[in-house]
This record gives sequence, structure tokens and C-alpha cells, in this order.
Amino acid sequence: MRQSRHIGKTMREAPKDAQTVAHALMVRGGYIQQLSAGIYIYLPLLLRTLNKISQIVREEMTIAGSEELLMPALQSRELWEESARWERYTAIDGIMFAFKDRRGATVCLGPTHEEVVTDILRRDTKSYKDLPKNVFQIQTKFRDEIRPRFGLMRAREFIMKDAYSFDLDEAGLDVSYEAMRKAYHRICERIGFQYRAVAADPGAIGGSGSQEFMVLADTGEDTILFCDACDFAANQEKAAGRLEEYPQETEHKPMEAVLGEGLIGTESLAKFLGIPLWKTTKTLIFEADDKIVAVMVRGDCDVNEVKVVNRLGCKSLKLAPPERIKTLTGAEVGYAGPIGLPADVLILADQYVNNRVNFECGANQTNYHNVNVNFGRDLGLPEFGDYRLAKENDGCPQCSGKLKSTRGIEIGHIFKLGTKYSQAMKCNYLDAEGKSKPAVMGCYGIGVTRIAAACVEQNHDEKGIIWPAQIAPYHAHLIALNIEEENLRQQAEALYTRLQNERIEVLYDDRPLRAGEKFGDADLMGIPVRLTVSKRTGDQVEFKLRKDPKSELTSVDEAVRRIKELCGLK
RNA sequence: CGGAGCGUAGCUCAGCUUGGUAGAGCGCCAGCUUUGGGAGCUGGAUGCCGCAGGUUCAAAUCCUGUCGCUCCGACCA
Repeated sequence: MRQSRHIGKTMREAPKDAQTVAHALMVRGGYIQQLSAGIYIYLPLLLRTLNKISQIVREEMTIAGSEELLMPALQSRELWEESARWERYTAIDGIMFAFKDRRGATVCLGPTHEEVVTDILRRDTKSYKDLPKNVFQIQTKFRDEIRPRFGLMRAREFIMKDAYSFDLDEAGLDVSYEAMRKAYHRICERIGFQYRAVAADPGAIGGSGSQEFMVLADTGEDTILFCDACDFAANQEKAAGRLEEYPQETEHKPMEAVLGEGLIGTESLAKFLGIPLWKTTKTLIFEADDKIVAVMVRGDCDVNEVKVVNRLGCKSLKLAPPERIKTLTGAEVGYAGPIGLPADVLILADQYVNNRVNFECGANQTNYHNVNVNFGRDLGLPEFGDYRLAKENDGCPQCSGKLKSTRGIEIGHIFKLGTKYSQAMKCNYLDAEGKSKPAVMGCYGIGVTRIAAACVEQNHDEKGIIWPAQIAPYHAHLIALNIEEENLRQQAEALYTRLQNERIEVLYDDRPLRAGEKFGDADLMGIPVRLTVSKRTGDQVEFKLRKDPKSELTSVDEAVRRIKELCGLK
């Protein structure tokens, strides 16, 4: 492609709404343009990269035994009512774009395709001989995100590969899931990501197990915890950390309420009372849908709201507003405790709240704190469970190692769905005994546009993008300097033709600009190989890798050979 | 949806407090010089100051409404 005819001008300054490096570089490099909130134009350079990412994904899915199809993005309401997700996705979460067609029928743009794919497979599946099946598609998805952000990272319209497996039973699902898991690892490896597969919370999609594929980046929206000694790795919202248990006193002292005026927060309280932080207790009052729930964690810990939601099965969970806390506990915010709460309030306590002798908790009276509290004597046993947010330096739940923390971008998520959708939508088969059984499903998503953004986030320097050759928009960037000199122009044109004949994808900068501008644009765009011809290069060519600061003169033949080797061309 | 902020030239932004009819840098166009890391000089074009009302002799500026965008939270590939 001639750059003089290329659409997508580079910009020297980033638009002010670009918050992350990847977003800014993609806008500046002429990869994307914003049309409205969370809606982006994929300019020619980006489209080439997206196609290459898609091709890698396609190849690996095919090798893993999945068959490609393409489902409609425009879907009808009926299927979503069959799976009982219509209400949740429209009225409750509002994540789905839904509107009426000219006849007044309600239609929607697919945020995901469990319904449609289950509908397809139930027509195709009659006998146990029809399974297993696995299909995938690469398609534009629509999600009315509450807060789109960071350019392609969280957009309202984006490209996703989604695959769905249908098996006879759990054992079959395990096999399908494992094949997808391996394929996801190969995809990440082929793109050259620094990444980790982590245990994840399945969230609203449901199911028995899931893993996220996280590209490591400081700007990632997720925190992941991993063990420094074994292979344990999990999303922070899923992880269970191990805490040190402290030796306890043997004597149960009498409980008393201590005046500690204005002491909000366990740290200042522990200091004031002269007790270790772990003896204090945080009691948080939540509104779970329309019920009130109290959650206790040790004073040195925080509540993991995802775990609480999973325990309660509620739709929404948020901290109760101050007025509600006041009427409930009779105290200002900051003095809530488990003793004396109304009987209908469910009290959940993290397991590490237990096994403490003479601990502290709020007294439900402004400025007062109960000390020397003991379960069984001063209050009944609450429901214990794991409700604490794991964090860095916790003990590993699998071994004696310690957890480390890092940020990640979730580019893929694989789920064991089970029979949630097949049961609701009657995707059944007859087994060898003639008994009807629901297919056991898995679903596997990977964000194609998000991979592009994550890749830029992980591969750039102060000058611009540094694409790995596998997904770069072009293999080579041919820079012609002094192009107003006819003989040099002809030389550059000849080289351009030669490269094209060699099936090398080349962007040819034929613009009559100064060297600085052309090199600056090349660095910004990030094409892996830069070839320069000028009056200095004679019948040779300057060969430079984007990731490498040094350049050298080589013959054209040698340059072609190197490019083909780097890009895996024959 | 709750909280915060921003809409002025293609991009980044100044001007608004204290109303007087539009500015800078970069980019763009022309010419000359320059020519391997975003060069210099000269000349030039570009704005429904987001939109709609209101106040006023007069509104980019004050008021009201509205639309759009961004950031912080819950959602997710």
C-alpha cells in the first residue's frame, strides 16, 4: 500500500480523552477513530491486524476441533425469554441493546450467543451419536456497557470469538474444556503475550468452573494473585488466601463497651485500644436486593463482595446508606457490630473472624466499641465462610508459598456452563437406554479487538507501537527518502514492486516528506521491519527492526530473506 | 444509575471571573530556502465558540434547558 493513498493520518498529539498508552497510540498512529462513546472505526491498519488475530484464533480453534459458523447479531426476544435471561439483560442490567422492528416486535443485538447456538444445536441433536459438537464464530458483539473506556479495551461494539461445546456428560465437557484451554494457551503464545491463565469467578453466565486468560499490564482492570512457589493463580475476586493464625489467650475476659470517640476505622481503633489489628473486626452492612446483610471480616481484611453475592445469589449488593445503618444499628456509621442487630438480619462472617479469643467489634452505639468479645458467650455463631478479599502476601491456598499480585487485561474467558441453557431450552438427546438428557455445555470467549489493544499495551516504547510480526498490519515499512529525485524514486518503486512480488506485505512511504517525519510515523505505526532507501544507500537498503535501535545496510536479497524469516513466509 | 468535569479552527488549548462581536501552537495551502530524526522565512485559508431558549443596546462570556463526550464506582471479551 502506498502511504500517499493510505487512510489514517498520524497525529503528533494524542486526543485528550485517550487515557491509556494503547488508546493514545492507536489514535495517533491512525488505527482507530472514535465515532461515539465506546464505538470505534477500525481504520485500515487496525483491520489488517484484527484479521491476523482472527486468523490465528481461527486456526487454533479449528485444530482444537471447533467448526466455524456465523450466527446473526440481530436476535429475537423469544429465545432470551426461553433461557430466562431477557429480564436480566434488558430491564435489570441493561447490557443488551433492544428495540422494536417496524412490526412492533422486540429484537435485540446479541451481546453473547448461548441462546442462538443452543437453538441451533437442539435442532441438530437427537441422539447421543450426535454429540460432542463444538462451534465457534468471530463476530461483532454489542454490549451497552455502563462505562465504556480505554478505547478498544471496553467498547460497546467489539469483535469477539465465541465458541460453544456440547457434550454428553461432565466427562465429555472436561475433554472439550481442556481442548479449548490448550488452544487459548497456543493463541497467547503465538501472539507472544506475557500472560497468565487464572481461576475466575463465573459470574452471571453461571456454571461450575472458569478460567480467565490475563495479559499482564499495569493498566489492566483486574488484579490477579499468583503463588511464588507453585502454579496457583487466580483473579483476586475469586482467590482464597491463607492467613496466619495468631496464638490466642486462654482466659476469656469479661466483655465491656469502651468509649472511643470518633474512632472510625480499625487501624486507629487498634492503636487506641492497644490491641493488635487482627483482634478488631469490621462489620459492614449491605443491602442485598431488598434484604439487609451484615458481613464480618477481621480488622486487617476487606470484604470480597463477589463472594458475598455468590453466597446470597442476589442481583445487587451495595453498602447500605448511612440513614439505613443508623435506623438499623442505632449508631452512626463506623460502630456497627454483630451484637444486638435485628433478628432478621443475616450475619455472614469470614472464617478468620472465628478462632479468636477476646476480640473487638462495634457496639452498635455511637463512639462505643465492644472488647473481649467471644463467640458462644456474648453472641451466637454467625454463618462462617470465605468472604474475605485475598491480597498480596497472603499464604497460597495450595502450598506454603506466598501470593504475589499483578494487574491483568482479561482477553479470554472459558467456562464450564453445564446444563443451564440446554435444560432451559430443551437441547436434549436420547442416550443408549432411550432416556432424554440435556447436553452439557461449555462456552469460550476471546476478545479480538481487546487482544489488539492489550498487545499495544504490552508492546510499545516512547515513540510508538512495536507490533509482533505475527499480527502486525504489514510485514515491512518501506521508506523512500529524497523521493523527488527521479532515479531514487524509481529505485524505491522497483523495490516496492519486488517486495510485493515476494508476497511481503509492505507499506510504502512514497510521500515527499522530510526524513524525520517519515521515521517518526514509522516508529509510531510500529511495523516490525523498516527498509529505507535514499541517496546514501546506493544499490543496497537500510534494514532496521522496530524493536531494535540499530540499523544496517544489506543487499535487497538479504533484506527479503530476513523479512521472510521473521514473518514466517516461504 | 450515583459522583466529578469538559464541549471554542483538523489536533492540543487560551479567552469566560469583570459581556463590547475570535486567538495561540501544531497541522493545512502557496512560494523560496532546507533535505537521514517532525527545519526556516514570507504570505494565506479555516470557526453557527455543541444545540435551543432567556437576560441585555450588546453574549464564547451571565441564566435555564438540552445533547454529546470524558473521568471515579458496579458490569465484562
